[in-house]
Amino acid sequence: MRSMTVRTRFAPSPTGYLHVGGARTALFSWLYARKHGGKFVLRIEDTDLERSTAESVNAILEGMTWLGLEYDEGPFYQTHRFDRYNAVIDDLMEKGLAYRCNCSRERLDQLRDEAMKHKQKPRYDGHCRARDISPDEPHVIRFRNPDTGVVVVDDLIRGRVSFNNEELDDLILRRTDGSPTYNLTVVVDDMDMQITHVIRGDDHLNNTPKQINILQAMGAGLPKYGHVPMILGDDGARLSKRHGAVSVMQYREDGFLPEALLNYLVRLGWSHGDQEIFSIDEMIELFDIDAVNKAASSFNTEKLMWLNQHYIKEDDPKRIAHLLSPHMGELGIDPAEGPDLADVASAHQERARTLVEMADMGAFCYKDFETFDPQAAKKHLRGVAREPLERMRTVLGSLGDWTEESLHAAVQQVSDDLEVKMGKVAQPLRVAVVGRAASPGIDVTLRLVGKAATLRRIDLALEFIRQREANAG
RNA sequence: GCUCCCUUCGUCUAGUGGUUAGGACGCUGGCCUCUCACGCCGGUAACAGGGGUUCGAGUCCCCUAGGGAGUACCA
Repeated sequence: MRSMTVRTRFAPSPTGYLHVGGARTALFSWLYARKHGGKFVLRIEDTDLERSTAESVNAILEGMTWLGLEYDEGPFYQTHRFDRYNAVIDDLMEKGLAYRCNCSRERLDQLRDEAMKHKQKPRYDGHCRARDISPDEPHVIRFRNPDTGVVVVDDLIRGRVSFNNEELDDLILRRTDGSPTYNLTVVVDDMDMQITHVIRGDDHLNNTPKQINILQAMGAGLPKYGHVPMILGDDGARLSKRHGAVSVMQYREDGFLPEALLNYLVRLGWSHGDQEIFSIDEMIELFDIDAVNKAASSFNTEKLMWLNQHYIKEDDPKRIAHLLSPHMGELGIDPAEGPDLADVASAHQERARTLVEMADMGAFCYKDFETFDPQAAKKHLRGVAREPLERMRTVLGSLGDWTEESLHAAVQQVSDDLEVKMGKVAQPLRVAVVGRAASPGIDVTLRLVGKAATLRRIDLALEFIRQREANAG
């Protein structure tokens, strides 16, 4: 057992996109396998034919790929394994550990109502246990759950949790239509795939004793379980679309880096002292399933933003440029028609929290803005700005060498000549050239915009001031 | 209803009987500064409530409250 290699799995049902909660569960499972030199298996639990779709499978695979949670085996599809499930059910039947049941919906409903009325847990009464129902008439197959005793789950995260068998139901293993149910398929798969550590959402904690009983009936060994708590929205309510992005892929669209999301997710419900920043290697080295919190945690986009900015800041400008390019495209910009995108990215790395913000901030390097930001224009494109701008226009017009050094010197020179602080010259110039009051250093800004566009935009700004004064006058 | 689980600053968390209850995000004061950021220095804010156990409890036990999950021929 000790020498057995660790095998974990992620087993989503393909009924939607990969959401952050699932992603975190997958991450923990993946980290555990990586940390222990084990295998990470991907299994698609698609036995719900009604709700499972191929699009969802693709969405999940896409999300995992983006996050870099590569799997070693799979994806295995449960719909391909019905023969195997049926063989197991038949075997359980032969051993008398399962039985046919043809109780009607009505009877079951009645049973349930009755139990509720008496403040009891609704539970199948075993009516068909002793009846001999013909295989030819419509029926389901139920598991013969032990009547007494307790099932103890030594959960890696929750600690010891015990359930009385009296609380447990004779659950359905095979439906009337012949298809196997969830609790049976998971157990068979975990056994067949030799999963050693079942790390999953804590909505499955209540299923665990039932699954353990089935596993024992099959004579299989038990994996270790770790039930990770769920993720809530900022308001403490269950995470849903109204909280903003819940789909992993939405975060890519919103300009987040996968490593930022991963770092955020690993710190949600887990920590290693005071450390906030974890590279993938550090996560693998330091992650410990025992240290995962028991309580649900709320998703906080502000902190994710901070991490995202951190990674944007740290990353190679070339990679940022590569990732930024599609976001530029969203703004109708072709980065090939202008300064090197890595250069633009580099200038904005300390300013943008997301790639979407960066694209917005850097757009001025590629195209003329439509209008001046009203606030910025009101404050900086006034009569007093005319002279500084005219002088800048003259100095820059004759500047042969368009470098940060010469540009900085030019602004400095005009400021000195006018005997004003640099801001009195740089700010109007900035608004003239980028349309708003914030941008990288004025020297960098001018260099990126280029001489022709700079001069053109200064003229536009001077015209703006003239018109404004005419209107006011 | 019943079973199971959870509960430290607004949020993520540290803390394993003795701490001025620490860090991070956010918010905020200041420094830096051509703007915005970055960076740096400082501030703000928490043990759900009540009983025990103990010389001593955020840490152990019980109760209450509040939250969550399950209770399907969904997964």
